[in-house]
Amino acid sequence: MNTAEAIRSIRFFNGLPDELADKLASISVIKTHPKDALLFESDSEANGFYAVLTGRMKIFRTSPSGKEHILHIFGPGELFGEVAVFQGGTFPANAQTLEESSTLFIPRSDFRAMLGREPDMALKMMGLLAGRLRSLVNKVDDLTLKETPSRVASYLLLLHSSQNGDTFQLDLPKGQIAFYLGTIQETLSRILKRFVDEGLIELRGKEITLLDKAGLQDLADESR
Amino acid sequence: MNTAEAIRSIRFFNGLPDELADKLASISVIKTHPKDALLFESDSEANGFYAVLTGRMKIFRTSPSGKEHILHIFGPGELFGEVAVFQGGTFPANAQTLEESSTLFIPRSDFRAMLGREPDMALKMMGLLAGRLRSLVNKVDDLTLKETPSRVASYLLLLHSSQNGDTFQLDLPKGQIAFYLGTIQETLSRILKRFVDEGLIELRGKEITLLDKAGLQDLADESR
DNA sequence: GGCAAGCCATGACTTAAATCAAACACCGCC
DNA sequence: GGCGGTGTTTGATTTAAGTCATGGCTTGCC
Repeated sequence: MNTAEAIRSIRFFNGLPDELADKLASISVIKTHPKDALLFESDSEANGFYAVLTGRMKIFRTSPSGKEHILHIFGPGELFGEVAVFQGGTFPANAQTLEESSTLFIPRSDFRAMLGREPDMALKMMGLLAGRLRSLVNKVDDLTLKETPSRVASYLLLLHSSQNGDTFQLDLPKGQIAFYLGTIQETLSRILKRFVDEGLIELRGKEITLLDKAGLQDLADESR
Repeated sequence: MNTAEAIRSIRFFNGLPDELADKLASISVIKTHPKDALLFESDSEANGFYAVLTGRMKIFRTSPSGKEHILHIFGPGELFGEVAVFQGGTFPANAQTLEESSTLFIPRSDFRAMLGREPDMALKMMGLLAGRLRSLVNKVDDLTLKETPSRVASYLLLLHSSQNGDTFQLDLPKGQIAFYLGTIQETLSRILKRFVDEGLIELRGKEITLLDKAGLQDLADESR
């Protein structure tokens, strides 16, 4: 894939006039990364932002003692690191590949200049940022107003909604799922066991079957 | 104050050409609200957004059982509810006055149209949204990676940084501060008492004196 | 085949913080 | 001045979830 094809493969750039797409393509760079590669760190200087071409990326924060909290997971076609383009000039969190991946890197200043000339793109970008805000508000809400089993149930239902059957594979190692849900491996393990005991799910390794979706939904809606 | 003066009193609109400022002024409306008035609720339809003229506003989420979590507190000159302008068409959280307040309401569609014609404003808006994202990322981080005393210490230091002496008044009832920090009154009360016992602060009602800022800073930096 | 590494499950224990309950302090107001 | 409401403190108790420690399972690899 060359950068022009890459730009065109990204949903966000749909509708961009050819001339501008080519301009962007000419200044952006395709990078490849092995599994577990760190693309950038919180507070490091940002000269641009990224789009995932292949693979997956996790955006996270860590505590000095090694605990981490995963804020987002992005797959092909999604942008990340764009906050730094508009404010502060540094990244607000860390980005690391979950598997071998490739990305498109787009320099900050040229992109800003383009937004200044393309009101539609600018509005799209505001929509993207607003959507991110919504998802973070929900996260804060979940973390403070819900218990862990409730978040686990939500997560399972979320996974389910992007599958076609009631049986599917967990998309991440359980330790990573725990970090995504704001908890730790052991706690997640115990909660999943409880779900099995209560007949809500079936579990064979990474394969999971939802047996009682209504029950899970009730749990997901519970709050303190 | 009329709407034209109101528009000009809002930092965000600095640099807006007179003609456009007047246009905005002609479509926006000044509203006044008693203390504890609910301006909008989570998921309610949004036809525009607000700027605080006088008073203060809290932006928060609640659980069915009545617990609340305060996401932001905004004072004069600050915008709120703007997320709904760009995405979804509903507000992501509730807004309620903390005291008697007045606001400027700006309709969604006209504002969007204006942004399409004013690239500088658009970039400013992206900066605003990006800043909000940063603050929420920090909140998530605090909530999952730090203990409550650490958040309390941070809050005291934050208040301190916007004052000139080491003695100042708490800006909110303690119950509200607790909700802002993602905890409850009783816990906050106990933590403040501990701080007093440890000689970190002095406390007389709503008046607080920081005695050991370095100690507070250490606490604030602590993490799990 | 067997060994090591990562991943996961489970048990025992600790702990931070929420809940429940009661009393107190302060303030405005009739 | 006393009364009521709101806000605050304090104590006793419970509970969710984290920590520590161990062992087992799987998977890949020499």
